[in-house]
Amino acid sequence: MSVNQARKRRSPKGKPEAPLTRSARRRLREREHRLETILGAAGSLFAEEGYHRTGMERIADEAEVSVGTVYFYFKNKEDLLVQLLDRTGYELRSLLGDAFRHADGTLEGFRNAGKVFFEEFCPRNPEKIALIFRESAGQSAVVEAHRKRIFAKLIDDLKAALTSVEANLGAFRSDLAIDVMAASILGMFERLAYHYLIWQDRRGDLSAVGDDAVDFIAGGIRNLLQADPADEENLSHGRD
Amino acid sequence: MSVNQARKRRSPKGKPEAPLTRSARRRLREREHRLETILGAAGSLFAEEGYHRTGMERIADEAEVSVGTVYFYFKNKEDLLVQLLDRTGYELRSLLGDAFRHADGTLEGFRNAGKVFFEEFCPRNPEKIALIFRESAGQSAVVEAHRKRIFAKLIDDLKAALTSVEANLGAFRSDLAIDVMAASILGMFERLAYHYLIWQDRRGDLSAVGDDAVDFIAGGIRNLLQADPADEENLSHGRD
Amino acid sequence: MSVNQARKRRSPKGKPEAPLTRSARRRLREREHRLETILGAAGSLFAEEGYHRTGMERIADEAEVSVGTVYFYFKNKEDLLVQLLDRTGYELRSLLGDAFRHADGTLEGFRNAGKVFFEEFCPRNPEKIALIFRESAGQSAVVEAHRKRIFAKLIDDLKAALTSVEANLGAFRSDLAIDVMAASILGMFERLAYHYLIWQDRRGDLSAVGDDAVDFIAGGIRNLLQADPADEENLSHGRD
Amino acid sequence: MSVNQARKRRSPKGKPEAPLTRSARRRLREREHRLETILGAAGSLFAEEGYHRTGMERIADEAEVSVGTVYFYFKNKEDLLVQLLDRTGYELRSLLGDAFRHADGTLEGFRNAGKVFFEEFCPRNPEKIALIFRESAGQSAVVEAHRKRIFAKLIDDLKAALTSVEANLGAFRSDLAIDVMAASILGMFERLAYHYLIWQDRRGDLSAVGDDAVDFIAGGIRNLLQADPADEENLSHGRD
DNA sequence: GATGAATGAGGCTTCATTCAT
DNA sequence: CATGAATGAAGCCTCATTCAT
Repeated sequence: MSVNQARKRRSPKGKPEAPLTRSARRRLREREHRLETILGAAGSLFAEEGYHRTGMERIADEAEVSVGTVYFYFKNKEDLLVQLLDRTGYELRSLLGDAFRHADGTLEGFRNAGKVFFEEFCPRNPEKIALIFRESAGQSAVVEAHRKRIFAKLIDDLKAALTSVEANLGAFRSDLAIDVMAASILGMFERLAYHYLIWQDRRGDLSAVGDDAVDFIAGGIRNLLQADPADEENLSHGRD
Repeated sequence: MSVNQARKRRSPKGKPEAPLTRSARRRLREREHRLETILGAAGSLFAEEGYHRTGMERIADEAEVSVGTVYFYFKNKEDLLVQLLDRTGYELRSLLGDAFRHADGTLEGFRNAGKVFFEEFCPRNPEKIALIFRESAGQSAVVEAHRKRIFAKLIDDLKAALTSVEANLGAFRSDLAIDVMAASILGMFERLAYHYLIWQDRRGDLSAVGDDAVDFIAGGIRNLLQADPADEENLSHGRD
Repeated sequence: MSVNQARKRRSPKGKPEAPLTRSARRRLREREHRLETILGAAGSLFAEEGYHRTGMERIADEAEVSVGTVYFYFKNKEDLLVQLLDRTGYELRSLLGDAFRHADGTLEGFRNAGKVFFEEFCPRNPEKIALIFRESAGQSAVVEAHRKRIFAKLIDDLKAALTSVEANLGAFRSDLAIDVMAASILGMFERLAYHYLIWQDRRGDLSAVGDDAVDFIAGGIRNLLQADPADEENLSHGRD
Repeated sequence: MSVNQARKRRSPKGKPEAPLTRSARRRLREREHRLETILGAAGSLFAEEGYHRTGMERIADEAEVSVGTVYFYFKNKEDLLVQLLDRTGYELRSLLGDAFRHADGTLEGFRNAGKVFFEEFCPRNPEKIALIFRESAGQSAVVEAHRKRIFAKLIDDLKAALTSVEANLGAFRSDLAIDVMAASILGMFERLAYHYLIWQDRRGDLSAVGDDAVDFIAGGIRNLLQADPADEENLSHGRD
């Protein structure tokens, strides 16, 4: 019975789940390992060659298994991409979540997030950047749906962080403003990572990029607080 | 002889262009019209169905010509995408260029740019948004090269605008900061447009989105000026 | 535009259908010819090797075209089988229809039908027998639906013939009886053809087989007339 | 060692079978039970989904065993079908054999056969009807061979019954006639069962269908006796 | 210039079967 | 005996591209 059929660990006779034997545990471990191997191979290839130009056979080769095995673990090629995507999304959320965790109310959270994203995540996972910001774009309805959900979640997290900032710095201009800031920050991260990592390989600059980005964000956020009129006109119109 | 080749035929010897007969002019006009029709059909289909899921036959059908004709006007499918991409890039640059034109030194230029992008370009050309920000991503080396060049140009324009701002507001922290701001702004526009136009059809909110985005940008920019120490610590570190 | 998309002879600008030019006519003829060739190749192979064991490549080879061409004329493999099936069904109906045409009211119609089926159709088209009575069985819902429809039509024809017989020989026992006779006759033809043509190649005996079959049928039919009690008990219960 | 091979192990040396221990007997019983379960699962699935569309894994699932186990009991997928087929054939022969047993010389045997087939076998075993008359058609040389043998046996039985009828009703026209009648009857049963059970679910009508079929058969048989000239010309030739 | 039938390499996926545990 | 993960050949189909008319 294949793993991807979501009917794992069937117990035919309704037997109470026996505690796993040693060999069963090992088998489980090996399965997990194989799944990772395949996913890893697919991820690398998708990032390097592009999703469409990567054939299933190639993936199987790279993972040192047969095509059939790939299909034993994954429903189809799309499933491979979706799982890769979901994992990356999850990873990103955890990362940013941690960054925001102990900084509630402060803009420090954004600083942390920028730091961890540009200084750690990006240089370590360029292929995940390529995957989430390039290869997963416009592939199919299913992939797009996952992509949308991931981005929505990330935006939600950013919105939560922004909302908690309100306690410290005062209310924002409007709910939409929060929305806009969240999406903007995501867009910045996205384009900056892509720009300095994929298009130009300036890994070394990423730290500085992150710093500047974070300050840009800080300025932006502050500027969307329910500003007193005087400020407003100064800041945004810049003159009379 | 195909139009593509014909294009090359023109300049080499710098011959003085023979005056066109009336029928030649009409033919030229018709050719131009056909080219537009095909490009339009391709653009719509790429945006609606996705680049890969759109076959050449479908494009030909939509344009009411034969496949052969499509190949007469365009080298191949990729060429169709590239030309579409280039046009959109050009259009965007003109648009933003105009926005910045009479606002040198001021942040007003960014305000104009945001306005024109979110209030005019986006609602009128959702399929171009889809094309440049979705369909052209990760298709092939050639397409990616064009995409890169377009984005680079847009970033250059933004950098120029930022540089001219320095005269008014004082120098920026560093050259990299200008780079980062430019890419950030592009990323913001990109994600916001995609978010509010493609994923959620909130065309009506785009104007407000643009306003908030612009203010966010203004705040960001101001914050990356060579800030005097006092400010710096307040704004970005958020604590003493 | 592919033939199988049922959008034949599109006239883009709503032009009044121009009378066909000579070359257009020739092209149409050639298309028809090619279609026949492919269908013929498929039919032979299905009958000889079996539907499932026949690959599309093999069919293309046999028809001396490329796989793509097969798909240009037919939607998929199933379509090939369905069209073959429908044609055979149509042919059979015409044949039997003719046989019954000038024999209304008489059992002569059944005699003609048997003659033409066993003496002409069978020996000339063994592969069609194999196709309709063997290869088309249990292949897919779509195929089965066509098969059902064809058999239903044939049964309807037989029922019509039987009904017209009632004028001469008196009413049948019941409507169901007519149904049963029709299906029975079809079943006889089916099994006899299969038996003497496919399983045993006794083409030479088919004529005699047909004679006996026809007499069997005649006897059967007569026995399902609303028999007067005396007969009834003699014929069917055979005693008491 | 597989059951299939074990079966071959038995007779060669004619060793006196060692008396079985109790546990050996239980194992044998369980093995038999498992075999039945698998065969049952396969039968149902073949009838419902079709032979080709049923995968071995699905069969294993349904039988609540593993694929490996299926292969322990059966050589391959084809073997599953063949055994199912043979059993059904055997069952049918027994059934019809019984029906004919105590009716020698009379047409009563055919009446019994019809009754038992349409009233008992069909409504109780629709999936066996589907199997023998649909799924086993045109699958492979091996299956076809079994199918042929089964049909041949059934026809032989019918021929035997017909021959024994000759004692009562007089000689038939020819040996071929007997052949033809036998095949015809089989064909009738086949198509009628398929028609009223598979294509239309008119289980309730099967009894009446059987009655009419039987009378049809009776009439047919009588008509193929070495008819005296008078009858002959009226009934079947319908002309002088 | 325009047409559209023809091509065929290449892609994804299935599934009967095996075999180490 | 039973398991189920692994295999890989084979199948169907798509589609960008070409070229004779």
